[in-house]
Formats: sequence, structure tokens, C-alpha cells
Amino acid sequence: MNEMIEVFKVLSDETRLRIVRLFLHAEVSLCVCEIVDALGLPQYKVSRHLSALKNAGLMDATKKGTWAYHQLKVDSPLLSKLWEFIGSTSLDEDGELLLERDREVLDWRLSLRDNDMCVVGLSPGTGKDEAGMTENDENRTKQNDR
Amino acid sequence: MNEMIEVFKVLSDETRLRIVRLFLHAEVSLCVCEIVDALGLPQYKVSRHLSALKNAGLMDATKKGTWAYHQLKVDSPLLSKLWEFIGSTSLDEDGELLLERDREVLDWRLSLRDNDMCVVGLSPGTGKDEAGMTENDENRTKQNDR
DNA sequence: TGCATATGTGCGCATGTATGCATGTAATAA
DNA sequence: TTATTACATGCATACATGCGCACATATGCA
Repeated sequence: MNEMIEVFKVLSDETRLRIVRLFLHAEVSLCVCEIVDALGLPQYKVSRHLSALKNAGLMDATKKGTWAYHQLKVDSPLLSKLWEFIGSTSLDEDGELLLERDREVLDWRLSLRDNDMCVVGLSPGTGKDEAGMTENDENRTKQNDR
Repeated sequence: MNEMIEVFKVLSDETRLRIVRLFLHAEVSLCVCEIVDALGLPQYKVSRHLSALKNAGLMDATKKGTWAYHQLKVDSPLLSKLWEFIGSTSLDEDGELLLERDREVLDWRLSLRDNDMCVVGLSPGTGKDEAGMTENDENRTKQNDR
């Protein structure tokens, strides 16, 4: 019973639901900075919520250098049914709009990958608040290109 | 999105999960005293959690005299998928044992109904703590019989 | 070695929530 | 009308949780 309680508890948070639904859309491992850009949230917030999801057994991560690639776990009947339940449920209008925007920014962000690996880090102001796609993105990505 | 958050939040509690799974087993409306006996919890606790489930849109109730019959709602795609998800998911061993006991006491309690209506109220000490089936049940139910 | 960067985390604050006791409300029975 | 009964709830307390700031850790590069 505790497992199900933990699952519901960790998912009763808007940020964590956005993260989970972002992963259901992406279907690949994502590193923190990509999630930060997609959601437009400060890095420490995303990191904390990813940690909560991991502690609840819903996600795991593998480190590749300084980058940490996170992914949904699907190694139990409960989890596969859970993802199917969440993925098959439509939200209210505001929620769908928000998630649609998250997915669009993520897709743009994933297009910056090189050989399926993240090569663009955090934007300068991401530690404070709202980020996302700004009009300076072209310059930023050119600077950080390697 | 808020609807799903509220659903997960209200279900991330052991007592409320027990109540929901009791209803998934019963498949009929239940009054508060029947749930109190089945779970062996104080009346105010059951009442509060039923209220929480109702506020989250998962249940509703109809009053018949002093008795209040509660039931799960199934009037949205989210809810029907939710009940199917919970009902199809098995728990850890302790959880299954606990729920099995809840179901057994409920079935015994439902056998005391008269014409599908509850006619047995709360046991005297139910306001304090643990109740359930005691060795005095025979006497108690005889006293309250009408 | 020293610096920049990606990510994780300790801490204090504010807020939310479950619990237990006691009491309130409404309907029924005497 | 008064007492009883099924159910709901106000209140105080203990505890959990999300947030933002700052800082720590760790890895890669010059």
C-alpha cells in the first residue's frame, strides 16, 4: 500500500506532473538543463523535483560527465499502468496549453543535441526564475557551441 | 491539470485509499457506520476523509434519514480510468492482508442490512479508537435491532 | 592547478494537512 | 418535548512539504 501512497503523493504536484508528462512526450532520457529550459523553472527546483521522483521509485538517472540523464522507470506493472493512465488522460484547457508549450520548447531544445547528447548547458539567468525561449537564444546557443 | 493534482493528492493517504478500495469491493453505497466498522477507525476520522474525497470530486452522498450513503463517482473518463487503475493494481503483502480484513468485516456488516438498508448504527466506543468485530457483537447487534 | 559549468543540497520560512477531543446539527424515538 | 443516535465540524497541536537563497560537489578544460 505504501508504494501506491508514495506514487500518488509524489505526483500530486504541478511541477512533477509537468516533468512526468514531458518525459511521456519525449520518450528519451533528458538532462536537467533541457528540462529547466522546457519548463522555464529554476534549476534547483527541477533538480529537487527530479530527486523526489527518483526517491519515490518513478525515475532513475545515469551520469555522463557533468550531465545527468533522467528517465521514467517502467520496471513494474504498477508503473506501466501508471504511465498509461496518465498518458491517456486529457487535462483541462489551461493544463493542455501549458503542456503543449513545454513540449514545443523541449522539441526545440532537443534539436540542439549533437549525436543524441546534450551539448548546451543552462542559460545564464536560469538560477533565478522564468527562462524559456528568449530573443537572444540564437546568440546563446552559438556561444556555447562546441 | 488541477483536477489530476487534486485526485492524486486526496489519494495519497492510507485511510482514503482503504476507503476507496473498500468501495471498489462493495460496489454499493455505504453509510458511515458501516465504513467505521469495516476499517476499525474512529467515526470522526472516517467522516473527515469521506468529506475530503467528496470535495475532490471522487465521491458523493445521499442522506436517508440520519444515515448518509456514500458512493464512488464514475461520471468522467478520468474517474472510470482511475478506478480501473487502482482496482487492477495489487499491493504489497501487508496492504493486501489489511484490505482483505477490511473486506471481510464489511461483508459481515452488510449481512446485517435489512432490505438493502443499514439498520445497525455505531458501536458504543467507536468515537475513541479501534473497533471492528469484538466478542460482544452478538449482544450489540441484538440491542440495536429494530 | 585554477576556473567554468552542470547538478545536487542544507537551511529557514511559510503554508498545508492529519489527528484527537469536544461539540454541533439534524432526524428519529419515547 | 426530551432523549437518543448518525454524522459533521471547530479548534489546537504536531508534523510534513514546497520554495528560494546560498553554497557544496563534481567533472571537464585551459
